[in-house]
Amino acid sequence: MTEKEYNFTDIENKWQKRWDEKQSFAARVDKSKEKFYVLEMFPYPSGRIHMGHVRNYTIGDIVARHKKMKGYNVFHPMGWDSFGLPAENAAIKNNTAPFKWTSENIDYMKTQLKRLGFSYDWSREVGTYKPEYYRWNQWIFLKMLEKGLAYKKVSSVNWCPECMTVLANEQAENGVCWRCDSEVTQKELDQWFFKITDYADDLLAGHDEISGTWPEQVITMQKNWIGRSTGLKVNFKLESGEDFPIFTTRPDTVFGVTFMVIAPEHPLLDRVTDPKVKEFISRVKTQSMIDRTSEDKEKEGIDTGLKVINPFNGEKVSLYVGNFVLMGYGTGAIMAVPGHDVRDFAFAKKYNIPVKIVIDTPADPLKLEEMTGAYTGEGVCVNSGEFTGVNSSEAIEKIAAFAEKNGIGERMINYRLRDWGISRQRYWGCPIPVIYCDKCGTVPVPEKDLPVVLPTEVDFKGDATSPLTRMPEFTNVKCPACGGDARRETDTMDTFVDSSWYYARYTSPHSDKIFDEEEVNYWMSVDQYIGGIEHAVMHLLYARFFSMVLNDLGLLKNREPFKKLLTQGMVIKDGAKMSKSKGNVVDPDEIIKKFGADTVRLFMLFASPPVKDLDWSDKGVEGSYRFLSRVWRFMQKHKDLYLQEYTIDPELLSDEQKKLRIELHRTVKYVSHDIEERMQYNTAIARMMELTNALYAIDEDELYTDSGKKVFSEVVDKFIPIMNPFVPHFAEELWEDFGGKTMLVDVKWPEFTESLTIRGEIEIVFQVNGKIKTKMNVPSDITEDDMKKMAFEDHKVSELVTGKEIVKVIVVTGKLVNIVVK
RNA sequence: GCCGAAGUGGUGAAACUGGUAGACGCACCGGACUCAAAAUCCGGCGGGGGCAACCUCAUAAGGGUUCGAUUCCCUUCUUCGGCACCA
Repeated sequence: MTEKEYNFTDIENKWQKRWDEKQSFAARVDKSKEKFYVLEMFPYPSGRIHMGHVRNYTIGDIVARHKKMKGYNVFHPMGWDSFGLPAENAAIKNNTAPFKWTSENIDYMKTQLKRLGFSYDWSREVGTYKPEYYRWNQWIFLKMLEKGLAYKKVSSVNWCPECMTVLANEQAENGVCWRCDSEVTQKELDQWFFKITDYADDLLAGHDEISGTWPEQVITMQKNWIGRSTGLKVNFKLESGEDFPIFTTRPDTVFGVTFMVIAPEHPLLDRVTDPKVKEFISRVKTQSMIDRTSEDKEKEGIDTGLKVINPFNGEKVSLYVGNFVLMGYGTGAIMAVPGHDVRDFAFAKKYNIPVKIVIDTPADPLKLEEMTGAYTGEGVCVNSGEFTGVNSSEAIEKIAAFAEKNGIGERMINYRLRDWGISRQRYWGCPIPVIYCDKCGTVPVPEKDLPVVLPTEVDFKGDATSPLTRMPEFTNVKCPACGGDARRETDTMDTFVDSSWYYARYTSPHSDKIFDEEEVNYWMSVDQYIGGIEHAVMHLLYARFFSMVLNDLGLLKNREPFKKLLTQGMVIKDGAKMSKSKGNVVDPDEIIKKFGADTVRLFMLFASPPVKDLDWSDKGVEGSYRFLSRVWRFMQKHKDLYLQEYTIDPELLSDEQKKLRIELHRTVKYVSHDIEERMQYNTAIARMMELTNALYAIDEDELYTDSGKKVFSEVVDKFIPIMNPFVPHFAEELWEDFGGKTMLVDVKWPEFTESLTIRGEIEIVFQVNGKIKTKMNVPSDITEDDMKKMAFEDHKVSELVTGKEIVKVIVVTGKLVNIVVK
């Protein structure tokens, strides 16, 4: 008999076609079943799938296929984050339309994903560049505008004077334009913002809900990013009597203020006439933000000549302009306490400003003349009026209370988080649905006029400015309010807007409402989200923000969109992340062609656990292929032994058959456990390899007896289904070869019998003073007393123990006996 | 600078709740099959010592807790990631 070859290309094509025909992964609302929503971060259609995608989506596919076998109603959609800069760059370079470029990329990448056998419900596909998707971006924008969550304000952006365009931060690295190398400046532009800061406390509170199911690392990064700090707003006064409020987290040092510093952008500075000061301000302002905030940037400042009065002690101090003070945080001005703040100390030394000690350590008093740096620790307040003698940590509270009582300050919470600027002076994005009318001002596009369609026939003229600005047919409109001539907003939205709610649109991608209620309420929230750690703050924070806004609008039931999050590691080769610039990219297509999709999937899961980085290894891929071939050959060789119907009588099994059966049940147990509890697929695969080794180790004659055939049949019935989530085409083909009537995708996950997972004999160790002296095989049902007895009977142990005082004996059942002697 | 994660054979890694360190794979070495090679199958594989049964050292380094530590605690070093004038 000739054995059937493992012809992976044919097998994979066959099953992909069959799943497609049978719509095996089409998700339908079924309230009698528990749903499970598995989602992987959707890709940007850059042209080709890379190994990072393969890894991400393979992990997702394991979860989806396994949950399906466990009886869940699984929802597993895929789509395209298809607006963004690369399409425009390609357009400028090759003079192709971004729409065409993007559509072609999607077509190709979709065939790649299909070739990998992922279990997506393609009927749920979304593409953010399609009007039927982005009209709801615009709709949400209008809702947010209504609620005051979208607003317009002037803010500064990176600007290239040569290219006459705005640059993203990553395009203005080192303060130089990426295209023309000219120096990037800051430009004030009127831009749209989302008020994410209104949700800062909500976003923080939500962390409690997802803590334990999200990586702590991600939660910590988000907390730092939001940067909530509590402190006191102190109302200093200018000589003129005007209020001059500042924010501080160290009210306990307020008596030590010896100068104040104000941001160069602060409006108060308009009244300064001193040319030296004006020159300083304009110089700092032309520095890019990157430049101003870069590493080791020296703190610079200049005395404005203005004086500020400290409301606590009436002292009059100088007001400086400083390049390090940010207009966007707090009040744009700070009080400076050089005695107890590192940065203030350096500034004071540089400009010969006095230093004052207001917190001291009585055991080792500070000496002003000897101080080489600020003392930032705790201590006792000195030179602090009625607070002198109070412990500094208590003084924070007491001074805040005093300030509130006397109307010279109030407790305040500040956030590092800023409102989300969403305007992009770019073509390939979702148009912002507003119209500017000379008479009526800013007018929202009426809902009935949505979507504002982005023209796809465009001419880039080889430059980076948005073609929209040159298209009167787009910009010239009638004002929806007065009917007069008006012009359309030509800015588009940040693409992070698109990806902030796509997970919910998947539930009803073709609905003529934002969501179909039945679908969205059944499927949301996402039970398991999988993606790269690089999205820890931006995407994952924006998506949570949108989910909360949509919840407040009554459109989503839950506030948190992603119940569980897995952040997978990078794919590494030769010690670096796979990337075009490093030239260490491995093309998935080539590997699929050479070894098949199942081998690629298997290797992706076997080489390391999902959360860790994965080292690409050509030899490792071969190893994965070898394992599949081994299983294939064994199964094909013994195919005729398989019985459709059988009942195993344990009494009739030989010892070898019993052992094999135990290995089988152990494999089912541990593979289930690794998938369900640990999401650690490398060890699950290792278990399956061990079972395969056991199959090869058993004497073939053992399989050819009556009971041998039954044990073999049980191996087939359990082993092939547990391989299914990992190598679905491979498993389906074998299953069919063994006469499986239903496709494996519809087969239940195998059960195991706990009593059959216990090996007859186990190895225990005897220790003396914690050191292993003897190892011994014993029956697995051995009692503690017997273990103890055997330990003392062991000649080696007794040699070391006799004549000595036995301090104690520790017995761990089934593991070890440790005798402690003196 | 601050915060966080990690450091285990030649190598990717495993050890789940403090209980036999190195499962499983790769590489390498040896054997079988073959005219030969590939493929495949079998065996070996942390270091040092011993003919040997065995002894001994070993999870970045040092210390601690414990009968027992890769696992918990402290210090140091290294690597990676995040934040970085946030008042």
